[in-house]
Amino acid sequence: MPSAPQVDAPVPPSSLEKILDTAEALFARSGFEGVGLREVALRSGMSKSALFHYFPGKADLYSAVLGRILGAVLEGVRALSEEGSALIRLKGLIETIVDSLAASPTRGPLLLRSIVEGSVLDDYETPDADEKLIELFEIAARILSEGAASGELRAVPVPHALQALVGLLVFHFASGGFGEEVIGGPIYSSTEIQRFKEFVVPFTLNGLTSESIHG
Amino acid sequence: MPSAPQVDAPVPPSSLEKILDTAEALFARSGFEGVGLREVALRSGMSKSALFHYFPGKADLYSAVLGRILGAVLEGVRALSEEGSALIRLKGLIETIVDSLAASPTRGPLLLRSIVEGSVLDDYETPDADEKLIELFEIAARILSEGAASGELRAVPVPHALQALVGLLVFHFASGGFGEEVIGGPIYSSTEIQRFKEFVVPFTLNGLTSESIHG
DNA sequence: GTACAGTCCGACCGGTCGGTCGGGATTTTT
DNA sequence: AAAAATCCCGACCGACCGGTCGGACTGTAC
Repeated sequence: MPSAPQVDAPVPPSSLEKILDTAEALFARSGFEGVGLREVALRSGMSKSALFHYFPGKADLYSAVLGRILGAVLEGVRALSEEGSALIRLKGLIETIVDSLAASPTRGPLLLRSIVEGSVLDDYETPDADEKLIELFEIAARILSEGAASGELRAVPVPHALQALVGLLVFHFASGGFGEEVIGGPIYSSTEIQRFKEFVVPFTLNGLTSESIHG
Repeated sequence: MPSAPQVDAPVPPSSLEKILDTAEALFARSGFEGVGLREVALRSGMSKSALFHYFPGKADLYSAVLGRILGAVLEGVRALSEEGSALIRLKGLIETIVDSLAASPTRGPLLLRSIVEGSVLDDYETPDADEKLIELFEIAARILSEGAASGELRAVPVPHALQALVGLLVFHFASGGFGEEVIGGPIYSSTEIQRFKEFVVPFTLNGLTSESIHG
């Protein structure tokens, strides 16, 4: 009786991983308040009580999900080279973030929702997410301010440029059915992701460089 | 006994107006699922049952609120001159939309939420909103495609440019406490609104015009 | 053995949800 | 005056919410 798989068969996801995966999908679709722990438990193949064995409460589960996503994005951004011109680094930053968001259709929606639902969520603590978010912004801000200092970029207020980046990148992948109607096709197909990159990279770089007549 | 006000005293808002105002504020803060009709009724100064005298259900109330906001935005955009270069018209479009969104801190959040919560909301009908949204996009798309045809704008895919506009403009005014931390101050102050215009107009125009090295 | 920690469950709690119902006022129309 | 329409209310419904609790079933350590 072979009881254990010999070769590294696809490791059956642990209960905790299943919970996180399920919760990520549901929170992305329906937001914090729109998800019931009963549904998370059911789709994770366990009882609702079991969730409380892994997380003290709903908010902690949400925080863990959010932190996992931000960790994935941050991982890619951290790996970026710090060599080269600010323009090239900015292009790399954008493409890395796009790749991270495109890697799973739950990330963009969940990130955008966490921002928009902030007034509800900041009743709770989300330590898993906050530090990572801050580091992400620091990296991006450094690229922008160095580019401005070297003259490669226009002298625009860095905070507004950061805010614009979030609006451009996160919103696109969070726009769901709305975005698909605007674009006229799926957002997460590999061809569309490529098309989006080809639009958003020059759009952003031009927007932050060319000094022109437009006042 | 003077029973009626002689001069046009500030008209006490009708119950329906009070409901719409209250619901707009609450939906903007907490989204469709995050708002209870009990709170809407309480803050409107009436009982929950009374709401059902004006709206058959929660979704219809939401649709009316959404339609009122889109109507206000559309009103401004409709009044735009159709004369002049595409660049000037695009600048006017952006500034008009910014003014509309800045006119009330509930509009941006509610619009963005209605997009992100789409998967929840499209179980219902929102006829009050759909037509207006379509007309808005048609006007914007016309400006963009005419600008591309005349060579004033780069040849970018119009849908992506539209999507970018939404992401840039709506997200900024919907970002709430998150945006205020990024920007480092209030978003809806008149000086910040001016600053945002001064950033986003050249950013967008440059992004859609200059043909440059950035591939 | 048996003690113990990890994992998970069903039953249950107080409370809120959107929505319904019958009816009491008040005003307008006939 | 009578009828009809408008406006609004309290009481109630079934469903669902997040969270608690006691216990059952493992596997491992001693």
